[in-house]
Amino acid sequence: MDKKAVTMDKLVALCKNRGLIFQGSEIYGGMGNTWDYGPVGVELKNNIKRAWWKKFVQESDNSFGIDAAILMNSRVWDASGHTTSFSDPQMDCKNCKTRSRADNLIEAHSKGKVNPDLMSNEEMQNYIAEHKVACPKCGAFNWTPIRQFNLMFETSRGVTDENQNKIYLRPETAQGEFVNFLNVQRTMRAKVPFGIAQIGKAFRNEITPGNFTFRTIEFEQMEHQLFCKEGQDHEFYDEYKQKAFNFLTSIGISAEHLRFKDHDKLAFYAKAACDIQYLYPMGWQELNGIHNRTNHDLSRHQEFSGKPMQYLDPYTNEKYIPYVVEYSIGADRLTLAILCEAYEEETLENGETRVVMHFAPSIAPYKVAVLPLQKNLNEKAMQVYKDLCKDFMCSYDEAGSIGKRYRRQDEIGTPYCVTIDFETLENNTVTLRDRDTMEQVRLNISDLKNYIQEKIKF
RNA sequence: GCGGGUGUAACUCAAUGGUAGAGUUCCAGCCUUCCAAGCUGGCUACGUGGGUUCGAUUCCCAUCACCCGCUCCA
Repeated sequence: MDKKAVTMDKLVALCKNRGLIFQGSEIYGGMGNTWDYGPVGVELKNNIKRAWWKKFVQESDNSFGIDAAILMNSRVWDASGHTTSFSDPQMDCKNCKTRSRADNLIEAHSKGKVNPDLMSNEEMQNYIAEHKVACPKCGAFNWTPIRQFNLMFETSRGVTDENQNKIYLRPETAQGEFVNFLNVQRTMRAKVPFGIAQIGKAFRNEITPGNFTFRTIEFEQMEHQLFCKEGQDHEFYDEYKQKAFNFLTSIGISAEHLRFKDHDKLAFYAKAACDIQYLYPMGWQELNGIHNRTNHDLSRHQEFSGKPMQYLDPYTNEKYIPYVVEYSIGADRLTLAILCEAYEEETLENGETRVVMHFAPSIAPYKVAVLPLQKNLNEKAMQVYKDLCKDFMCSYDEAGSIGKRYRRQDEIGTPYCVTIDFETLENNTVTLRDRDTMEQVRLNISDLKNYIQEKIKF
């Protein structure tokens, strides 16, 4: 059996053809960098999210889930630093049309002696004018003025006085966890160290390259913030690196396609940062991040809100602002990685090929398909379907040859196909065919549920 | 956002200044006892908006989307 490497083109085509992922707003010509999950895709993504939630909330005795609002008080973004630093000062070279970041130019020109982060746009512009900083590509000195490109989507609250009511779609979910730190701690009677988890959408107005759902302007994050005492942070940082890795392999990603990658350059708030990368068709790319954020976020919220963000240690009566170890993974990126990982084009003994999505049964969109061998078996097959669909996502297909129906299920990664034949009418047994091994077993209908249930456990 | 390219059906591809054909897919019927069989029939397209023209899918402009390169990327 032959395994061919997946390409993004093939994956996009399969996703479109089999109801996993469609281009956003397709009938209007599309909307760049947005994608809609279809009937099959939403099952897959939901299963992935459920698996994550189970691991990081349900099975964790000191973690709690929340679902915070996407729209937050603008002051949140002042405190987080996004209002000032989540935007890039950019200039275009009028000569060669390339774009450069003013801060990067200044940093390079001054060989790191000048810190552009402390400069206003005007100061940066003056610096570039004074020192005649040239375009790194063509050497010309012919810049447009600096334009600020803020990566946060803006909208407004209310119908009057827009400037007063400017608010943002959250560019990350993390602040929802931070601002609710004390609410969760108090209501859950949580003791540090404990975690807050959230799955939710975030929005970034980025200029994005393609690569399907890898980078989109609207995306879903799965995050876990672990609050701990200073000094424990290193230990938890290492622990969550390992937990994150183990989770990925547990839902079917091969360890050879994963690697740790420490950040060379740390963000201003971080003490340590590490990505787990996945080997996508376009190369190694970030799938999830672990950051030691210190007590930066809670301290900033204490400063900006004027509300204490301290934790009172009941054993030592010590008051302190906890450190945060953040574990963050993109639900869409993970779904994409799972799709890449599952894709297989098999060449069969008779020379034909079949495309199979080898999802782990626990996250497969549909768990089982019911296929009557002939149309005059439909009634019996429908009975079996009606029963199974109470427990699993179950598909029913009576159109076309049996082989064709197997292939349809292979393409959406349904782990089990149940075939109803004439023997079924006599003794209530069915053929159950395994997607991965292609092996068939004969089972009594009454044993079907337990058999499948056992196989699809998380 | 910049430069270049592309845009005909769900997919792959034709033809044409006088409104478009095919294969695959899909749907229906017949046939069919376990891996894309066969036969018959059917649905579906010139990205959008302007302009030129008697007439535009075709020529021109704009726009949108996609691809390649740059840029951007907590």
